Amino acid sequence: MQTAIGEIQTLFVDVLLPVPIPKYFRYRVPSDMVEMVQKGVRVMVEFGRRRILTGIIVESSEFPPSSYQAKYLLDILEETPSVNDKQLKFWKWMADYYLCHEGDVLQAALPSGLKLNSQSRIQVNPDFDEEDLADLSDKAVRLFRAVRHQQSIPYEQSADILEVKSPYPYIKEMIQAEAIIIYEEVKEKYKPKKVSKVRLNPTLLENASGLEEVFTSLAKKPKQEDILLKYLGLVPVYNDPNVNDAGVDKKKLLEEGKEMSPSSLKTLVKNGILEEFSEVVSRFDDAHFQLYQNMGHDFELSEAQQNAYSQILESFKTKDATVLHGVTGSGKTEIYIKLIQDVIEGGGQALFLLPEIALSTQMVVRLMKVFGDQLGVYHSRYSDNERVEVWRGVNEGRFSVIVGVRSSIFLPFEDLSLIIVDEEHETSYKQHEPAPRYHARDMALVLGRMHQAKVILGSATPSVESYYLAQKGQFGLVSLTERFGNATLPEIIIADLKKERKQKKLKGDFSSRLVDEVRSAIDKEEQVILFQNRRGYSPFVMCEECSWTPTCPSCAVSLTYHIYKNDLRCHYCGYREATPKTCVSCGSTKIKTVGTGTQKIEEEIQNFVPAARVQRMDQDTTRKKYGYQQIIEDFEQGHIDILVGTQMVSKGLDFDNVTLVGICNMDQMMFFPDFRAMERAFQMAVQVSGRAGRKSKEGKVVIQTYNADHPLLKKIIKQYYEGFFRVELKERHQYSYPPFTRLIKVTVKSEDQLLGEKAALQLAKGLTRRLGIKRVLGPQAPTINKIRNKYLQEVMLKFERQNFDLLKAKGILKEEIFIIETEPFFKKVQIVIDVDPL
DNA sequence: AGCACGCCGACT
DNA sequence: GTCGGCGTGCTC
Repeated sequence: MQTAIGEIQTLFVDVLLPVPIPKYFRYRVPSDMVEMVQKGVRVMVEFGRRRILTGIIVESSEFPPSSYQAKYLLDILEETPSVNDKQLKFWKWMADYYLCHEGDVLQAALPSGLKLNSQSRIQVNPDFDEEDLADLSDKAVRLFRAVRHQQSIPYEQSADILEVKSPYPYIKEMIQAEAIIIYEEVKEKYKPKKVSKVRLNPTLLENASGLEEVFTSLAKKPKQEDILLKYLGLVPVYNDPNVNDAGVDKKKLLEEGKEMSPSSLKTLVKNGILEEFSEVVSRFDDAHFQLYQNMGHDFELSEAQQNAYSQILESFKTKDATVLHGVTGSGKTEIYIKLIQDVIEGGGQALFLLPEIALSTQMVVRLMKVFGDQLGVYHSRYSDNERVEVWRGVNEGRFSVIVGVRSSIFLPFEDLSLIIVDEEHETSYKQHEPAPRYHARDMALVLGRMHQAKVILGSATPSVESYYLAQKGQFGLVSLTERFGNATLPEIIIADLKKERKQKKLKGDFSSRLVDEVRSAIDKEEQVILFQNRRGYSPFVMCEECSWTPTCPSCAVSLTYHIYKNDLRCHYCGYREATPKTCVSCGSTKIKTVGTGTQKIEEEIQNFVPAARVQRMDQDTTRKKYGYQQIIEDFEQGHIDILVGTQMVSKGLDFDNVTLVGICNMDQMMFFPDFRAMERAFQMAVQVSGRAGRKSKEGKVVIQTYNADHPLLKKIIKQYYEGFFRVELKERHQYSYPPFTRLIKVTVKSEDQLLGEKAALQLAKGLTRRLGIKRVLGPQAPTINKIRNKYLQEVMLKFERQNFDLLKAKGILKEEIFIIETEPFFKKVQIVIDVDPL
């Protein structure tokens, strides 16, 4: 970017702000900041009357805007850009592709620690003559006194003081009377981590006798002497006076080994013998982390792994992306590590994407051992400060490898050579709310292209989309069919619920087969995982007399019964109410639970195997910050015998002692009303089975179903991905679903049901007229047609994958939506676009 | 998206 | 009369 040349006095910059408005904002650069103007640098600006935001400079110009008066930048926040050109280009591309605003992307991309947080505060105007208070309203006087008393107060507090909902009118009155001043307090949210350190006062080292004199003076002060001696032990200044500068950790000096007296240390500092100072340290540089440094660098690839590795390198020669299809337990991780090591040796950067859940497990520890402090971990469970440090670390080139969740695609990579998307089929790579509704796997491919990096899509059960492209030759394809070591694939048993029901062998939600297997595993002191893809106790309750069922007041769903708080909850909006004792409709007291969730499975299995220690793992038990971690740890250490859980239990848990996995209700997955149901069911079953029998012990998987002869089950038994894929692809082709088409889902939301329907209908009509009838489906109300008091209508667009101008179609979509949005009659409807919905 | 402004109903 | 509701429009 050009900076001021010669006599250019005024410079303007276009700033990208994290707001959903499709434009840049042009600000004027104060003359003393002109030198600091650079593309990608964060700036602080006033936006509107009161808001202060962080933005990114995307362009500079010597021309003032013609139609408005540009405001001055308030500040330029850094000398080196936080955001690089590749990111800006990538973000722009994403906004275009997902039909959202660049500001939405920025909002998602920047960790909030890099966004400023401004808070309005009120203080009294020192020039105000208090005699003029007589002219103000009673409330204004009250506020004035309160503010004067406390120096300054946060803006929001004024409402409490005045005991009104909207304080603005009074504040406005007072500003006009010049009684108060409003100012914005901006705090940089990122706080570097500091440690307190101690060192000798350097003047004592200037001459040889300095220290001796000190010891003489401390002859009768043993506690202080002890501290000094310990210091000299830790920091050998006699050998090399220069080591004194770095000093020693205060905590270490006081607490490690023999404990020292903090007050004596204080005295030493007071007397100028020691000095205290603080140092900024990395959050990732603590002892815990160092433990892993440079450990376990070497491992050998098995022959199969070596083979796959070579094939990947071969495929990289001609393809940008390669699907690595490796059965569960085949040891894909070692191959990834090898590939990353290659990249590091070549001086490049690597990004390793994992689904959120897999990231909180052993994988990270594993990678830490290999890559030590070259590895940055970008996790949503980490604090914001930590995320800022990773961002900066990538920016400064301190990390050559990043493991992270989907949002790590936004990090300031300069030169990526490799991107790995592990568990590529995972649906959690897609962000649903809010915009940008992006798919991290797809964006990894785009990012890879921009960096000319190679991309690996790894999975035991690749998504139909990816595998299709691999088969077509657009991606490379490498398969690993052997399980690592001697591990064999688990034996898969179909428990036929229909048959057992006839034979009256069913026990609640359990087949006798599954119960027997669980008992036998527990007898052998082995561990069990039970999978039930629904949380709560039962998805609804019902009056036995009249069939009345409590539903959510804001959503079109029944309320789920939760046993331990004995309440009913809506899983869509969080609404809760006590479980009614009598039927609201007929007054009967016979209210029964219907259907099964994790809590009920937990209860039932506990009854069947009373001695077993059962733990449930779902959103309800893992919400607490370390809930998930804690359960995993307990399970790993054998404090839990049976783990009952949702999706969560299917991912990345590798425990040698788990020999049995039960899928409680396979039908629920297979017959879910969605064209991806079979794919999900297959993936789910294979992934869950992968948890059984890892090393020497043989594993078993029991799948309970009322449709024991369903063809999908046969494929699952043989872990026959190819077979599943062929059948599925045929179906997709027949009904023109992805990967043969691209979908865009447009959802129209409105509190007024009829208005929403009208808007959706008009939108669909406009689209049909311009895109053709076969590309527009709906409008149609989704199965759950009301969430949070908003009625929903969906219009689905279906586009050919080939010989179709997608860009043009998206343009048309934007235009048609614009028409609805600007139509005053539809003012109250809201339109959400989801490109490539899942 | 936020946030101010402005015009209407329901209360001390 | 005042308070607060919400509809409307703008943000460099």
